[in-house]
Amino acid sequence: MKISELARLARSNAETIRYYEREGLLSKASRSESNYRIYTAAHLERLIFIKHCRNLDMTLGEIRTLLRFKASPEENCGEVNRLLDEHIEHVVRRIGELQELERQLRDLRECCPDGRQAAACGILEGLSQPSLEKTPGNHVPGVHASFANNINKS
Amino acid sequence: MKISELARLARSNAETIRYYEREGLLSKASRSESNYRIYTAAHLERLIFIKHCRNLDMTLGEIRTLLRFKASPEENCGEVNRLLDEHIEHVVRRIGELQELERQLRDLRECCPDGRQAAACGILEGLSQPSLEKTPGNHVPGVHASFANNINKS
DNA sequence: GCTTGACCCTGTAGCGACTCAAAGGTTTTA
DNA sequence: TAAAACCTTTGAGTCGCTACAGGGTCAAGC
Repeated sequence: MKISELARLARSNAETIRYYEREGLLSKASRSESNYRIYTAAHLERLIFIKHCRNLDMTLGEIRTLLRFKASPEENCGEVNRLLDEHIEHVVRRIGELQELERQLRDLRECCPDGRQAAACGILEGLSQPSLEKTPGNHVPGVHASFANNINKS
Repeated sequence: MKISELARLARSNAETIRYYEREGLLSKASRSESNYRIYTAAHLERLIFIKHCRNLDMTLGEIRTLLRFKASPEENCGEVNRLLDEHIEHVVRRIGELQELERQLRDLRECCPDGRQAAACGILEGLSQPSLEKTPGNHVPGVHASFANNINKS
């Protein structure tokens, strides 16, 4: 099959597939006479695997590690377990941080009843206060951005 | 004061401060004879404001909006309230998504007791299965990345 | 046979919010 | 006086794509 059919079947898109090839997550497809990429069922399977991992918010690096283990079935899968445990830990920590964040945002929102002038806005005032220290986590991003991409095309 | 003292006081760092200047969040500092940026208490205050907003995971765009309202105190702050309400909504949605994600990851982790060979690894098998559809949110990123930066330097 | 439109290719630039490094100038300290 | 510590600008790198420019290929309809 050609790239757009692969994309359709995996609910991905052609540009992402080419990107994964460049990044070495998908093996290079063979080419037709006219230099079109030609894919097999094995490619589809692997792309679906990658997609599942991305849906679980794994990085491409983590996915690469998992793919290595898929490729060497004689090895012990303890590393796979470890990777997943770590990943779960990141998610749990991030949830905690976001809950704390929500609390702070709601506190802040309480400061300002509607209809005031900005000069008297309790929110702006609250944000000027030197409190609100962030307890550091790691490897876990902010509130904005990543899903928007996944959504439209999948 | 010079840039590194400003950075120290705001628990930020020099490169970020120059970046904020480029992005128009901080007004341009005056310069010493030797072309060093010289900052005032007003700059510090504004930088702390920005840092608080970033700690609340607001985007630079959202912060720019808030700064505009700080700068025009006669306006009604309804927009500030709206911005914050939206931001809270993003955070709440992201928490829900991550909780679902945690559930899926724990399910997956259950699939594989330690010490198996990768060939029999239930996790790798689970990730190959065609389930796990992602319910789309928007404007809210993955589990990895953003805090790591904030941490080291602040 | 020709055009139109849908597909494919490569290469490059852009997103957000920084971070880092190079290559140089200045100031402080020993 | 020399080294260390600071400052400057510029440009590139991070992550996981997405989008575009500028071209080639292919099938259908006239």
